[in-house]
Amino acid sequence: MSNGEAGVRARLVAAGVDLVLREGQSAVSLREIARRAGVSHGAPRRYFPTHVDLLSAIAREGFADLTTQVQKTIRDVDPDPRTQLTALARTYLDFAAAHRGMFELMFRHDLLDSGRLRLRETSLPLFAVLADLVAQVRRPDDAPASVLAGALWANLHGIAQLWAWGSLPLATGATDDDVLLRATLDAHLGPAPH
Amino acid sequence: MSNGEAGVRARLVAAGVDLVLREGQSAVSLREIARRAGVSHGAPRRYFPTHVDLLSAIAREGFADLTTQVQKTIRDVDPDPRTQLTALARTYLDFAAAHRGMFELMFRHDLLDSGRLRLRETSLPLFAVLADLVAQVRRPDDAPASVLAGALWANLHGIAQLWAWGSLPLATGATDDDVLLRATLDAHLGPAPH
DNA sequence: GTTGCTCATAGACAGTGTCTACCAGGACGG
DNA sequence: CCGTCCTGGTAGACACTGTCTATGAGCAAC
Repeated sequence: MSNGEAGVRARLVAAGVDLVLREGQSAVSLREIARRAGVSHGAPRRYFPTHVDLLSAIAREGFADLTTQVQKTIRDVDPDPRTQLTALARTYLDFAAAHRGMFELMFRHDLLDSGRLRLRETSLPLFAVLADLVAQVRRPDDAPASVLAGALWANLHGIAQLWAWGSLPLATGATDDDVLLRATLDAHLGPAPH
Repeated sequence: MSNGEAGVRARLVAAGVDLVLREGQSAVSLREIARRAGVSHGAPRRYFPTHVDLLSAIAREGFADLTTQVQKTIRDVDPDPRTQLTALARTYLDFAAAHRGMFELMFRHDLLDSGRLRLRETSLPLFAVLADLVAQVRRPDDAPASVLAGALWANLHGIAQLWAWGSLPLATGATDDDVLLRATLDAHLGPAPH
């Protein structure tokens, strides 16, 4: 529980995060993490009964990182909710592009979950930020706020995923994802003011 | 080249498709496929130099299946493009839900691609159908057709993915994905007629 | 001092993808 | 008819994976 050497558990997660950021999702093997954390391959089991649990902890770190990035972005930008929503979306897309391996891991539900749904809880604060902004910009005859927020998130996520994969640029001939983002926001929230 | 016993290559792909449909993406190991196809574990190498190539062939089968399902649905429904677009979207979501393992595999670009982009070509016909319909329903002041189509696809894909994962229902409290789908189509194409 | 307990090590096991050596069997040329 | 290729499959090895189990070091408490 004390540290000074940072604790094996924390070192494992840190090594995993570092590894997935650097080498991608497929490199995050239990043994490699243990190696980089300087422990034996059996050590992680003490803290994470299975590989999935360790991966989940790493993905949680990713969600936390993304969430704070979003919050920071929103704080630093014009308080107009529509502007903030745009900034949130851009941050989401940038995160996916900059940390592709982590982003992949975060949504590889076949690798995570594992019964205990801690991960969903982890993604909720992020969604809450989005839902809050959506509630502010929603026009009276729009879809219910929760539906609107869900649709927006899905759209955002789809753009991030397909864009990172490279099939969206191929299919649409677009050279950046900003057009898609703008079109999406305009479609859901009405044309941007000014 | 002759058959009567269907050819090892075809048997491998068929076994792989069957396996991913039945047991999910993680079960599609090279050796298990070989086992089910009744050949040794080294045999696939003759036709697919690496595991990735075999997986790509399986995913291609998935894209082909989805494409024909979409085309069939469109043919069987009212010729109104908006109606057809809705049907296309529903088919996409239903496919993802019904064949989750295959759907996952189809978009696991880290497992596929492998330099030769055959897979992207494979997904193009499907996108072309969508793009064609979008071009028909597009209103003059909407985003360019290619952008609109890309945004719609991304949204569709995001819904399919997040829905299958279970985080969308959790976050939005929705009990089915139809509300999200309708909200999305309405947002991008204007409120549905009648 | 002996008993526990916490936590890490190390080895085994089955399974994986890839590589390599081998070989059955047919096609071909002489 | 015989030898030579070559195609297409087998079988074993290798390094690696995640999980399980037995072992042991170090320390707290009674």
